[in-house]
Amino acid sequence: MSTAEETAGAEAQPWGEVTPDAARRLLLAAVEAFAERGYHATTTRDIAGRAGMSPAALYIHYKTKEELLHRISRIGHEKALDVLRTAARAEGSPTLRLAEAVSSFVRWHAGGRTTARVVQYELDSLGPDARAEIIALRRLVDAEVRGIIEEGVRSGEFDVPDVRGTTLAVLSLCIDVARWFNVNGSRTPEEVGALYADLVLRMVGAGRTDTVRAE
Amino acid sequence: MSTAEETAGAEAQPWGEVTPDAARRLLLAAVEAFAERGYHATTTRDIAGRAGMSPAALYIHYKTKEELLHRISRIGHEKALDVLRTAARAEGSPTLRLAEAVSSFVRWHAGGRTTARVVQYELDSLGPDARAEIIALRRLVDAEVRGIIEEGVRSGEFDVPDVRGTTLAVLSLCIDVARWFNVNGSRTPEEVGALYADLVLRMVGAGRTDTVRAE
DNA sequence: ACCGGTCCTAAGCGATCGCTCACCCTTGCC
DNA sequence: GGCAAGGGTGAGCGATCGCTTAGGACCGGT
Repeated sequence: MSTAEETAGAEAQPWGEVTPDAARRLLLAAVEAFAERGYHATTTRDIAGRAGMSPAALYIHYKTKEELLHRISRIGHEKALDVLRTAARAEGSPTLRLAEAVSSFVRWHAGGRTTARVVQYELDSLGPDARAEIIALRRLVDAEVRGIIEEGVRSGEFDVPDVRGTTLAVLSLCIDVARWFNVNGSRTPEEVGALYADLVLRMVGAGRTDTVRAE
Repeated sequence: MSTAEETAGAEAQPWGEVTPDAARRLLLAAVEAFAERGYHATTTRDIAGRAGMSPAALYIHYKTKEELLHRISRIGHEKALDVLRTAARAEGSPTLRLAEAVSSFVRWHAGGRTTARVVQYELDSLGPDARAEIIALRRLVDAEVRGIIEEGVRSGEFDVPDVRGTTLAVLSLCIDVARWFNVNGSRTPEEVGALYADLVLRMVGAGRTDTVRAE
């Protein structure tokens, strides 16, 4: 390891899989810039500048500016899907698993708000092929949540008249956290995760027996 | 009246208050363009072209491109606030009024998705002064919803441990409709409004006596 | 010492951006 | 008819965009 840079906080150290060190620094700079100003308002000179390089350096590691967004979006979605699956496929009742899935998914969006913002809101700055690939990943996310809800309905724990619509609403609620969450605000990602898990359990009618809190 | 253009659908004919006819056509063109591509990716030439004018015509009615976004955002927020207040301040129990408030607010975001998208997601393309003005309007929206929930808690109809957090979640849920709603999709704005009203009533614990559907 | 490969920079190309300027056409008022 | 005012256009200015090109610094292997 060359540079021992670790950003404190909930963002952990993602992008570890991006192999050339300079390429990772550029990608990290792009995430910050895209999250702050949006994809179209970000210049390649700004990205390179944040990474401490000349504008031309970007094109050694990435073919176009859009490829940067594509890679960020794909890695980010895979990460989010992984977080969700870990919770969704654990042991336990649908109630427990749904609570943990929502809680961890929300924590990911709140804690890694910088990344999540780019991943969730810059989708249609991508070209058709890249967008199609990302949409496929999103369908997997949707299927994961819908699976838990369907199971809960079958087991009688949940009371959900419209499974598809409720799944949509649950995911919408979680994703929108990336829009409003403020790092300097009064709530921690953990608090929001716990609150949202409780709200979602109410939405699926799981509070009739006993409300299980994910701690 | 000169041009009898009316767009069919739920968008009605807003922007009626924009007085010079050419200015309204330009503004309508800007809404479409901003919603499709985002503010920064939209060129002034594109806006003028959609309105059937030359690029220079834009600057007769608006000082800058940002002024267009500012006006769209302010008028849109006022409209959304008006829709919400009409439902929130009607007669009836907090349960009924919350259901109608959510339902109509969602219908506005789904039916007028083009406008809502610009209004809700291009906020930070505005300068500091304009953004501050819009944020003030948002606080009024928040206060309106929080008022109903607080009233429901006082009357015993609702069971809400975290009023501020739940208010945030309810509004987040409604606003995010503008992101995912698809006009060609299988759900109408009315259906989504009814579904969301039901989900929100569950979130505030209003389903214990009887579930009132807004029809 | 010489090499090929990797990583990077300075300079700049063509295109396009937001916006301006000089000028024209129509309209209403006297 | 005269004429100011408002609404419009064609051309283009300076700036900046994404991206390319030519070339240099550093590296380990032989």
